[in-house]
Amino acid sequence: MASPPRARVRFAPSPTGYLHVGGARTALFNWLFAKHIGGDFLLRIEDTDQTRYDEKALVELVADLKWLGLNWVEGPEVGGPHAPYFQSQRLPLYQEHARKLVDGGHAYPCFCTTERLDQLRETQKRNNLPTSYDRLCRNIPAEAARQRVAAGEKHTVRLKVPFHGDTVFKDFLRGTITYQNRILDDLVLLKTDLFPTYHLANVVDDHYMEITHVLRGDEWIPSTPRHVLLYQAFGWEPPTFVHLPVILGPDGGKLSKRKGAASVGDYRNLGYLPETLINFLALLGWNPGGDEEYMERDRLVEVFSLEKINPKSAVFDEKKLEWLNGQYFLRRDVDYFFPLVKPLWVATGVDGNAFPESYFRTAIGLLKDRSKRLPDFITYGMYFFREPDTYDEKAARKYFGPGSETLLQNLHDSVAALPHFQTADLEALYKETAEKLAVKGGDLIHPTRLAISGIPFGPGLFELMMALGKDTVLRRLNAAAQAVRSGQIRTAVTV
RNA sequence: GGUGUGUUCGUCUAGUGGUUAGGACGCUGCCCUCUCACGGCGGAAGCAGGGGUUCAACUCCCCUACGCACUACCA
Repeated sequence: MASPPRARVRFAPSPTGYLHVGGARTALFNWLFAKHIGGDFLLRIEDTDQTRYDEKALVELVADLKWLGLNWVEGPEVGGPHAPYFQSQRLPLYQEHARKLVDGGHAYPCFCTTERLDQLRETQKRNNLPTSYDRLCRNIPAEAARQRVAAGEKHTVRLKVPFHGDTVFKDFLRGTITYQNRILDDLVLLKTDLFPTYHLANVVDDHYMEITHVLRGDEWIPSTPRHVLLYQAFGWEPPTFVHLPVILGPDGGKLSKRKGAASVGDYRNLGYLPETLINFLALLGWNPGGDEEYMERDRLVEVFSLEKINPKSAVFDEKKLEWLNGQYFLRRDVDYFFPLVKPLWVATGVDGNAFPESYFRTAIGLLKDRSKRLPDFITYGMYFFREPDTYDEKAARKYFGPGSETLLQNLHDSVAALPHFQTADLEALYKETAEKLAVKGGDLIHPTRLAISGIPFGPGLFELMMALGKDTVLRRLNAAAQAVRSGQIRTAVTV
């Protein structure tokens, strides 16, 4: 028995917009499958729509895939034995194949205008009839058609779909799917502008690029019988089809920018890590069969399998994504975060040179375990670089009430008098003071935290004081005492 | 309208004829604790409905309902 051919899969996006998470998931499954079985993952750009083509979308698409770490062995930038990988650069190939089909009697030129087609469709719709091309030009004698084409008359090329019988194919996840040929119409293969439609280009390329498994969105299921018919007309063996379920928004509808985030870029901007997105997307419609959820890239590659893909569409749950991101924050170290987070602070106005690198690192170390997204470092960590100009409203009401002025002043004085500004000494000081005043430690700790950070939560107080340094702590304690004294406490609601 | 596809807690899912239907997010009670996170121990919450098949159905079959997709010279 001959050994099966090397598995080859591809992600074939159309550069007409941003990379949607659904598209990213499709790319991911292709990539995981290839990596898992030691096959090839290629990237092919399906830029056959002249009107919707968007250069910027293409650049972003490639950047997003790279950011996710979904590297391809053949495709744009890396080339390969089947180059070019842009369909717009392969036009002669499609035209030649369209001609071949016409010559072989599998396709025919169609001279119908868009207007006629629109009108036809409208009439059919109005009469509650299925919309489909009425095959008018299929009746034109071959010779007459050839002459009109030769004369330069504008036309498309349509596939001759059989009038009777069924077209059957197997979807890897759903089993046998049957379509009656009579409900399939004669699809356009080559457009008036001589560009191929998706159907032609896709089938031709998948064949010549030796694609063995087509993993794509399940919106392609209804087109698959037409593709199968095309494979048959060419006398080619179709690949294995694996139609992936769609990803839905929280409302069960399409995931859209209007309702929040939808693209890979959106989630990157929200402060999610690429590994989080990879892990999360992998779990949307697939699982290893057990309870494992936190899986690094290598682990996913190791356990991924087509069989465990769930054909049911899944809702994108951002809450769970956030939780997962937090799990990654817990496990990644300061070195990992430093280059990601420092620029964020700098972008908000922090002078990157005014603080030593070690200070940034200390702040990151103190903040990362309680953060869930990158912007949390800003939201809950600005006080490392700036005096708190406001105090959390609720906390201020609780800790900066009448009489707290004396307490803050006492705290300031005793910290100032401390011979060694060390975590242990600070802790001992607060314990002593609490006993002396006959109050709980928290009654001292919370006002202090609020005074030095402006917010009622964050790292352990003594570590935080150490990180900020004695001068800063004293200055802020003093400022808070003054604010209380003057009755001018500026507050803000912390998000 | 036609065609196709899907349906286990709110959400992601495990489950392949006999289970107290398991886990995770979220919600929630308690614990840990200087706060917030983290973590630990609990709790509420589910097999869309109806027919079959079978000694036995979440699991197999049929029907209905509902969701989604396609129905372009877009992909």
